[in-house]
Parts: sequence; structure tokens; C-alpha cells
Amino acid sequence: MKTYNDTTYAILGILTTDCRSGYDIKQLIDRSLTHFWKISYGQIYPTLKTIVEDELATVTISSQPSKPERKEYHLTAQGKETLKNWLEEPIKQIPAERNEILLKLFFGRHQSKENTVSTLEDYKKKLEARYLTYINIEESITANKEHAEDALYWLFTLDYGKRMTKAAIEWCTNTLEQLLNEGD
Amino acid sequence: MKTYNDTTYAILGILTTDCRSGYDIKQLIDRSLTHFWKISYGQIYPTLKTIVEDELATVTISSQPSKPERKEYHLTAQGKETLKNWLEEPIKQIPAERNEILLKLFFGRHQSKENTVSTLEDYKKKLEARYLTYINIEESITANKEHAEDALYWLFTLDYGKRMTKAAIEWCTNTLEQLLNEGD
DNA sequence: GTTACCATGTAACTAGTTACATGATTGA
DNA sequence: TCAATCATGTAACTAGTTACATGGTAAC
Repeated sequence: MKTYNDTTYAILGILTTDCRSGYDIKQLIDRSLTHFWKISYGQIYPTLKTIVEDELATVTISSQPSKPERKEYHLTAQGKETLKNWLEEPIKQIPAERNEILLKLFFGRHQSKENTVSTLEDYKKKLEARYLTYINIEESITANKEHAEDALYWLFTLDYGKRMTKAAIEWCTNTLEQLLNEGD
Repeated sequence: MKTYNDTTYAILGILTTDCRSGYDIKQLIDRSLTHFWKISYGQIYPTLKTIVEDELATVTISSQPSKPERKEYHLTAQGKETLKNWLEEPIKQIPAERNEILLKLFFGRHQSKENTVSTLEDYKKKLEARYLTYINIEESITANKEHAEDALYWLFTLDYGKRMTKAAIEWCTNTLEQLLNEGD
């Protein structure tokens, strides 16, 4: 059994919803998956091409009135099977997130305390902004009754994002406090 | 001013400690930075080469008794300046972590509940194991008095890892609970 | 003699982004 | 006519991993 990268599985998964074109896929990702999965057209279109070559999906050209032509992709039985097999595999490993702020902090002794403090404060603001966007996504999922069956799972992923962001904000607060109290 | 990728800055930062060779750098990363920054020899050696070419460090060959020859790298004034400039730059953006488990969960409606549950349980176990390794790293930093000046900052990064892991474990617990209660 | 550790390096490959190129339709 | 949105695609580049290749030293 041929294996694919996770981006391919992400696209197969999205094709189970009513997103049918490369453009639709990008829209869905930017709106709903963006907090844990980003993707560019430079990857979507070539991936869709190999998905069709491997007969995981079929493609038809649809000309809709008053809109440009677009290609619509539909999963084949084989495509659904491939997705199911991937879903049933256990997770290989916890993602190793590369974190620029931790990298800078690790070498914190080589910068002024003021600089470390302002870097952390800036980071904290960005995290707080992110937290608000999560609240917004949450509200739009809850409000949109179209995807009721999927909503539960979508909210789980959002809950993860919120919890992680909250913990990161708390870490910022705590670290800033320690830095400011130290050396008094 | 030429800019470099973060891996280059990581290596410049490590060269401020008494890690002097490619091998040493790999050791330090595997022992102390591994929870937020991994790196392979396939990147270390070529990066060291360009660091020397750009005169951010000098290299000397040292033959130590009873050990193979090794190359020792020392930061130049320019190298220290380059590192300092990077440290003083604000963070561009919060890292967008790609998360395989969230991706699978997002498509959770297309798998059995049992499967989702066991995937989450497996993930939780991995997180708990990771939490323990953080405790171990923490103890080894606290025990090792050699790096007292750096220790504070190293512990900050570890605290981040611990908080994030703890929040992720709590999310697993909560999500599992919701899944098991749902549909009763 | 063989395992573990010390030590350096490259080639091939995979993944992914960015910038570019093209063009239709709609509404202000 | 100009901006926004819909729509598809490629080429060049950057980053990074894995597998391979090599060889010294020490201890058992």
C-alpha cells in the first residue's frame, strides 16, 4: 500500500465535505483548519494531480453560469478506503514544534533583560489576539447548522487551540513576573 | 545585512557555550533543546561551513590525545554581533504547528468512535511520557552547576514545554470524556 | 573482535513557500 | 475602468531528513 504525506490525507478528508475544487479546499483550510494546518496553492494543485493519477479521486470540469470554469474532484471508493486506513493508523509521534521564541529565550543570557521582557510582552499580545480569533471561529462553527455532524469534531480541535494558547499566555505572564522580580 | 535561517542562529547561540564542534552541537541540542528544536548532522555541517565562509566563526583543527581529530569553531566579533541582532529582533509570528492528531480528529466523523478513542488514548500516553522526560531534563539542569548563568533561561523553556504538555493531556482527558458520554 | 562512542561529511530525496503567470466575472 | 473575487497552475527556491560513507579509540 502506497503511503502519502499528511497533506494528501488532509485533502482527501476535505473532499468528503462539499468542497470540490482546489480553490474550495484552500478556502476551507484558511477558514477552519488554519490553526493547525496551513497549505498553499503550490501544494494543493500538484497534490490533486497525483490524487487523480492514483485514482483516489475523479475530476470533472464544471462550467457554472456566471463564474469561471472549475475542476470538481470526487473521491473514488479507493480514495475513501485510503483515507479510512490513514484515520485508523495510530499517531506516529507528537509533533516537534520549532519555537523561535524559546530559541531566543534559551540564549537569553546574551541579551539585555529589557529586550527579553519586550520580546515576551510582544509574544503575549500575539497570543491574546490568536485567542480571540479562536473564539470567533468557535462562534461561526456553532452558528452554522449546515455541518452539524462535523461540528463536534471541529470544536474539539478548536478547544485544543484555545487550551494551548491559554497555557502559553499563562507561561508568558509567569515568566515575565520571574524576570522582573529577579535581581531586585 | 545578510539574514540567516533560525537554524543558523541556533548554532551561533550554541557556539557561545563551550560546545565547539559539530558533534558537540548535536549533543547539546539532543539533550537540552530537543523539546523545541531538533537538527540533523545533514544540516549542522553544511551550516557550519557557511558560517565560516561568512566569517561569523573561525575553525581550528584540534587533535586531542586518545580521541579522533575534531574541528573547533569560535565565534568572531561579527558572529557575536549577528547573533545579538537576531536576539533583539521581535518575533515575526507565532509558530503554526502542524498537528497530525488534530487533522485526524477534524475528520473524526468518518471513523468509528472506538478508533477515535484509542487514538486519543495512545496520544495521551505519549504526552505523559514526554512530561516525564521534561522532569528529567529539568533535574539535570538544576543539578549541573556548571551552567548556572544559563540555567534560568533554560528552565524557562522547559517550563513552557511542561505547561503545554500538561494542557494537552488535560485536553485529551476532557475530549475522551465528551466522546464517551456522547450518544449514551 | 566487536560494540559503543567520537567524529565529519555528502547525495538524494521530500516537503513546502513564494513569486509569477493567466484569465473570467461582477459590482462600484 | 478598476478592484475584488473566483479559478488554475508552474518554476525557483528554501529547509530539512535519511541513508550512506568513512574512520579513529576504548573497553570488554
